[in-house]
Amino acid sequence: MTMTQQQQHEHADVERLSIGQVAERTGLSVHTLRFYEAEGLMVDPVERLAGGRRSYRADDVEWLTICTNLRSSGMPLPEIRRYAELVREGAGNEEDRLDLLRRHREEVLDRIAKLHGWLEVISHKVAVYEERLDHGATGRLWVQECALLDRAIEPAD
Amino acid sequence: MTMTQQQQHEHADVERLSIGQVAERTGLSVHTLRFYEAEGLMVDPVERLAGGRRSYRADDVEWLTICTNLRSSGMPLPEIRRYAELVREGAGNEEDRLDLLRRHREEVLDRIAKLHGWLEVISHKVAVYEERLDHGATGRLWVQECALLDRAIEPAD
DNA sequence: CTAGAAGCTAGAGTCGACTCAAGGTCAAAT
DNA sequence: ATTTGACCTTGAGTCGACTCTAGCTTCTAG
Repeated sequence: MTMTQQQQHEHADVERLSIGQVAERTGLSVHTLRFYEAEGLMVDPVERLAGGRRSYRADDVEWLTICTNLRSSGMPLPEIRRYAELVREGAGNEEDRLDLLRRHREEVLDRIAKLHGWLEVISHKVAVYEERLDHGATGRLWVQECALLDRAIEPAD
Repeated sequence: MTMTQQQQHEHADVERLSIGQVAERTGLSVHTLRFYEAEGLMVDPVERLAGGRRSYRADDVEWLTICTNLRSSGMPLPEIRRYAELVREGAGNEEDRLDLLRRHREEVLDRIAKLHGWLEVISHKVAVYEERLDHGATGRLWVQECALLDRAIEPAD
């Protein structure tokens, strides 16, 4: 009975994944996975097989899913690293983690609000164009647009 | 009667602004103003005074305001350049401009939708933390979080 | 007339977040 | 035995959008 290296490590088959498999499952590239690890984004450095290859546990993949969630919603890597550090430290700092998450949520809300503002400006511009095109009055159009746009609601950047 | 160079250019005082003044009014740095011009973002290259200094007209400033609106709402420079080109070409391509604006509006709507999705995920996570902290059950919390998060709505990236 | 502020250009540097290249190792299959 | 393909590390390159530097010119105020 020759077990593959995948299996002979630790007690049988605790579902270890290679970097390639994790890449598939998370949608991150293998480059990015190595990069994230080097950046200290993992809660613990990924375990290795005999040959030095990374062997991801289910936990790692779940954590990476959290990371991509946070990244996609605009959290910068240093803040994710901070979060990872808190988790690494273990129980006792849940308030801090909650804080971090709440602050991030505020940021997302903020960005949504700003985008809504810009959306209005743009929609207004689109509306102006549509109206003018319907009326066939196209000459020197853009100068008028400018004036209109300036008068439009301008969300604070 | 010695006029300043600012005024003697063309017929008297048609409100010409220096790059510094435009920077003040638009919130862009002088560097950025020169950079935008070099990138072809202006409808026409900015006029110059005798000494080679830029002399912005009201139009230019209005256009720059449009640019900052578009930038803030996430339009990349190449697309703004494209828009500038259309305007530069003059009347006749209003449909194209409208198209571009409409597409941009869609993108903004899209980004808002995605952010709403991420917001839900994060809010859920925050809620879980809050509940757990209330109940004082903090051990091995983050692993549970992972599971919860994975089950949460995951907007397509 | 001169000092200092503000402009000018060309080109280099920065930052965040990857992304890729070179050169080597390791393991399963032919 | 060797080929293939996935992995490894280190370090460099890319991209977008600025941002700054160096060295020079040009106004404007005293």
